[in-house]
Amino acid sequence: MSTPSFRNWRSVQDEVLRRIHAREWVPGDLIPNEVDLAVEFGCARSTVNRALRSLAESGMLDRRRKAGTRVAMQPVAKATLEIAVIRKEIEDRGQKYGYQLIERVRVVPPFAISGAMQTSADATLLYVRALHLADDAPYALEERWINPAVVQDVLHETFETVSANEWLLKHAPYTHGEIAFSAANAAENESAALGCDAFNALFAIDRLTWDKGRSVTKVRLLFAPGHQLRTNL
Amino acid sequence: MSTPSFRNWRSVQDEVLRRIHAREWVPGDLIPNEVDLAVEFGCARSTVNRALRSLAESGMLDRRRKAGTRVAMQPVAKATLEIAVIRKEIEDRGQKYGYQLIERVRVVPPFAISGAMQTSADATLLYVRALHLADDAPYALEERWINPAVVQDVLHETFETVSANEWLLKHAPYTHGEIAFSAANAAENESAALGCDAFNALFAIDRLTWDKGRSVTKVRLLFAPGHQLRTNL
DNA sequence: AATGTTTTTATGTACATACATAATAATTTG
DNA sequence: CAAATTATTATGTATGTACATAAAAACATT
Repeated sequence: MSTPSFRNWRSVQDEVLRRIHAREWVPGDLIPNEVDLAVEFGCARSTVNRALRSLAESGMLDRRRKAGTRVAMQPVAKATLEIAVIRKEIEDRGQKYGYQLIERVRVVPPFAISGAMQTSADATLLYVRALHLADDAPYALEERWINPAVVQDVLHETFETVSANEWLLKHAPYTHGEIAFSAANAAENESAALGCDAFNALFAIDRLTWDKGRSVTKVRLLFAPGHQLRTNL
Repeated sequence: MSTPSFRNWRSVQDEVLRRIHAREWVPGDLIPNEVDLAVEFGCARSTVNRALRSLAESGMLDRRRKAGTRVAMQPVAKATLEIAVIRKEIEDRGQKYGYQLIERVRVVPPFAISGAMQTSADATLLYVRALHLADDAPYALEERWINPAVVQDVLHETFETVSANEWLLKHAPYTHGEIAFSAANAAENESAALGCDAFNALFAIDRLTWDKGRSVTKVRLLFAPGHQLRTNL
């Protein structure tokens, strides 16, 4: 009976995963505590801790002090999506990136916007509408509201050559934000910009970012028909 | 000149984030190495390591051995979506969950399916079509292919009272998988099942899971109009 | 039995030390 | 000079120890 010795945290993690997949430990089961596992695996407790903590972060295990560690009942599939700059997204797939500014205006936004961004109802925001292209074909339509009270120097930027999507990353850090994915039928002006039929189903990403309590920007990205956002589990 | 001493990894992390937000360290900057930071913060290097590793995982920092740690050029927004069981998703928002099996049949799938699942072209798969309801209103349409060669006992399960979505989690673990989000216009039969107009834009999730090289199941979830998938950044 | 208090226990974290590893920088060699 | 070799260095990991903390379990009190 050789104990194959798991001396690094990845092999410990692999062994734990193996036992779960082999159904030696089934969802809901309480697994041995760190000390016991460390003895069994012939490694330090901190090594076991590292492995189990990592598995807990990925959603495979549920851990609670004193209560112990158990196999997650429903391995809540945690899909980590990487939302990159659109230019990079396009270039990474080997296509040529293009950019067109459609509109840039400073106006008092509709209530829906000032409400969501928690700006005063009469404050002016910067509205930018632009099109991102991949190999000269419309890729995504960007409709964005920017809070000039929070973003320094944004009023001096024309956004004629560099997109707000990209400029803001460098010039406007945020502390937190919300993101939502949905589907929407293309409105008239949207289908026109994206060069597709009206009512076509479009994939939409809505994002709202904050800098310590103050809204930075609110953006809606409408992607050309057929767009997919994909990742691994 | 008081050194405020950061004695736990979270406060170290907060201080690093503060410096990034305060633009003391701007995107692209190389930040001091772990040893120096540990001295400055008055803590152990492992504490600094824990803080920086965590920030690297969340995409704020880029780290490479010998090359050092730098502030991420484009803080690739990593949105971690939690894809839960649909029943739980509905119950968590305080609605009543309902389930209706529409069809359950064992057939040879179209090439598109056997191709994606890498099953032999003449192998039969189990096809299950069902509707999930929230407060008696259609919530999501599930169209699923299951590989009975991989999933033990699936042929004995009728899926009349428990959804495949839920049954598989308990009975068919997977090692990895792919997930894709997109938008689609509702087809005739889909709009009928979901009780909406044809051509309505629907949010779709396609998922394909594997157990060590063998496909387990391929599913397409079509959500009723207006559905959003949201998370924080 | 219901409530409040203490003990126990498994995870969570901090630290010092040591060595491993990857990748750059410096050096030697052809 | 270019290519191969070696040194250097910052991160990555493993370990033992110690203490912190949350939460369950046991116990005491009303």
